[in-house]
Amino acid sequence: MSKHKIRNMEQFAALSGLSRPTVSKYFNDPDSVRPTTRRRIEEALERYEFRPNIYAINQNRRLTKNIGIVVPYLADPVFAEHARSIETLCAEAGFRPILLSSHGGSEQESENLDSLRSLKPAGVLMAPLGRASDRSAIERFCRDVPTVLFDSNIEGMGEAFVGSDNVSFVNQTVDYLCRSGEPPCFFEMRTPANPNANKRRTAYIEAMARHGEDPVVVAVEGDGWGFEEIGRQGAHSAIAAGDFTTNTILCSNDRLAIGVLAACYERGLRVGRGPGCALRVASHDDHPFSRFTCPALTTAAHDYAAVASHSVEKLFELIENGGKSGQRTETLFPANLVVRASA
Amino acid sequence: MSKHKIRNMEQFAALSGLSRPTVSKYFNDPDSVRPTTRRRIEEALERYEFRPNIYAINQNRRLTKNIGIVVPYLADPVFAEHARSIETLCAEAGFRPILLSSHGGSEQESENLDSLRSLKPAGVLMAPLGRASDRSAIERFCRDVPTVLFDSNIEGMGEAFVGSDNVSFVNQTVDYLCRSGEPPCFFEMRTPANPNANKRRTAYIEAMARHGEDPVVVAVEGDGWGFEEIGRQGAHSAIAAGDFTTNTILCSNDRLAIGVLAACYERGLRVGRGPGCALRVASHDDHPFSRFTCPALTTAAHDYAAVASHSVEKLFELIENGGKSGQRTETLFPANLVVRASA
DNA sequence: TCTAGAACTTTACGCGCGTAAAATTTTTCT
DNA sequence: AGAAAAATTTTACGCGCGTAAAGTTCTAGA
Repeated sequence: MSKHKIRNMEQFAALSGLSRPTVSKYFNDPDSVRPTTRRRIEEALERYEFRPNIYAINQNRRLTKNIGIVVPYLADPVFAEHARSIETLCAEAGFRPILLSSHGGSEQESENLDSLRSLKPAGVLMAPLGRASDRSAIERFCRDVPTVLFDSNIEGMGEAFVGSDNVSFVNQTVDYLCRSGEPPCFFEMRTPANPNANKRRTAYIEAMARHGEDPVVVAVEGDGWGFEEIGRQGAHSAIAAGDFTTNTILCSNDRLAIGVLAACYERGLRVGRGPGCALRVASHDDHPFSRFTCPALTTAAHDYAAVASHSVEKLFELIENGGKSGQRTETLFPANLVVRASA
Repeated sequence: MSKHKIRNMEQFAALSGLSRPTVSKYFNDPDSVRPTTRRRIEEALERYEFRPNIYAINQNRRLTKNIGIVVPYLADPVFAEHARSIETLCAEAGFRPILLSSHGGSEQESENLDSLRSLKPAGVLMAPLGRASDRSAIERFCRDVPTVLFDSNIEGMGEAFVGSDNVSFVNQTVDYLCRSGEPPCFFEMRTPANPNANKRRTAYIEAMARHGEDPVVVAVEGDGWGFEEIGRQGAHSAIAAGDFTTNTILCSNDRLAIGVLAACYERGLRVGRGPGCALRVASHDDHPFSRFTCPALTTAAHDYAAVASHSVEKLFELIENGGKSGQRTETLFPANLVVRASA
């Protein structure tokens, strides 16, 4: 039980009867030493409790075992969920995930990139803010650090993009809504921060055309990341103004839909597809709480796990190939319609 | 525009016509050099873009400018909110916040502590898992690193605790509910992970005694961090079994309440205090989405900002005093009742 | 048993910066 | 103006480890 305090690798190597470079090699790759040597080190490790100094390790090394994860807004459960999956996958692969939130601001996003750059990460997984992002800052960063974008695409940035297929999302909801009732009106923010929103609107218009219906887009004002409140107020005024020409609302994303549901409740409008319901509300994302709204939200679900694992795999490939892929790839995962009570 | 690439401080010092130690001093505290010197450095900084190597900086330094932030579950918006405030405050004070989530598991929590230890942080702000935490691991950690606990208290651990006054939370909701209608039944998890839950139950029983009412505690089974689903299923069976002896339910926290609201909706029970309502539901925390539930949730609100700023201040004090406070303090902030439509 | 090749040890250097001590310059005060 | 105080420079060392090169020991295969 003499958990002696070890100061450095030199000392630890001496205590385990090996040379420091051998021990160093072990810590960089346990399989690179002979099995008997490995056992000796690991036994000593149990007796003496030693961890190499992180700063010394990384100082004299081109690229570290760090992987940066940047999300636009961590208090959004969708990104919290993404971050959790990605973090776990990186850690399992022996990397050191470093999670940074841009808190919804481009200055913070750029700061995060600067901060990451000085950590010399092996790679970075980034979900950019979107419209608000400082493109040139991201471009400069991607030149220096192998980067995979996820969730929101920015054309040409990074070595790969992994996200969800917005067309698939919208097609599934529109098809379902059209065949089960009145065609949907589309509800969104006028100036969405996220590029996915634009793709969803376009996809909606095309899907409606395919069904031979006239598209109705209701765009509400609002800035920032308080989507629920924007949705709530927007729904109030849109309903009051009679902007919804059918009894079915398709929201650009779940957080807006949560606001819409709140507004409907406040106005005494029953939402759902049963008798006595005034409105149907559907949406996209499968926000972690969308199962618990009243009524539970019908939505097109992200394949969170697929996006996380594929973007991580892409990054690992990149890292193994020295950071350059030559060919920028875009991978989109289709949605999975989750029919609940709201539509 | 010749944004020359600077390799190290030596080079940068030469270019700005100063000695390296002076520049080093500047980076450790810009006010420690003469104003004219400072200007010279900052002008050079604009021309040459140089940032000291983080690893080299920290290697030969007792304690760094890092501040660890550990939360039990980052996908819980309550903790996301806490983390966001604290992160911002630390960054503003010139520290480098490092955010880690324990993902609801004690192994991960201990790993986070190990990981932090090797980063030699100036201090750590930690919201422990609670019951699941490895007490001895935390105790060992607190011996080495100045630590302030927040949100969940663990007796005797860390140099200070900053949280919310659960008695105040419960008193306000119970008082309000008793004077505005039938006395509340208390709804909670049987084996809550979080120590606050126990305090809330106790406070409920005492508050009911003060009002001369019999307490009714409905405890439901369930493990993990899926509180909404636990609340939903628990509410279904409790309602079916007639466990609630009054028309008023006081939930231990908002996430459970969100589940209860979902169950009520599914059973066609109208929640609220108006005519035609079968149940009143109230809760504690002021979860970021509790404003958007249907109906909007009446709840006792955390003073997130106060907890964040005070725990950060406590930690800064600690750091300035060399990590030891001598006297462990506990600071509790009272709740602020937010009356909405649900009760 | 011999030998190629892998694994290891020894030796040596460098990374970029913190930091201490002594010498020097600049500022501030009398 | 002179002296004390403060800021800066010079010099020098160390942090803990990565890593390369050269020599040595071990392992595996014939």
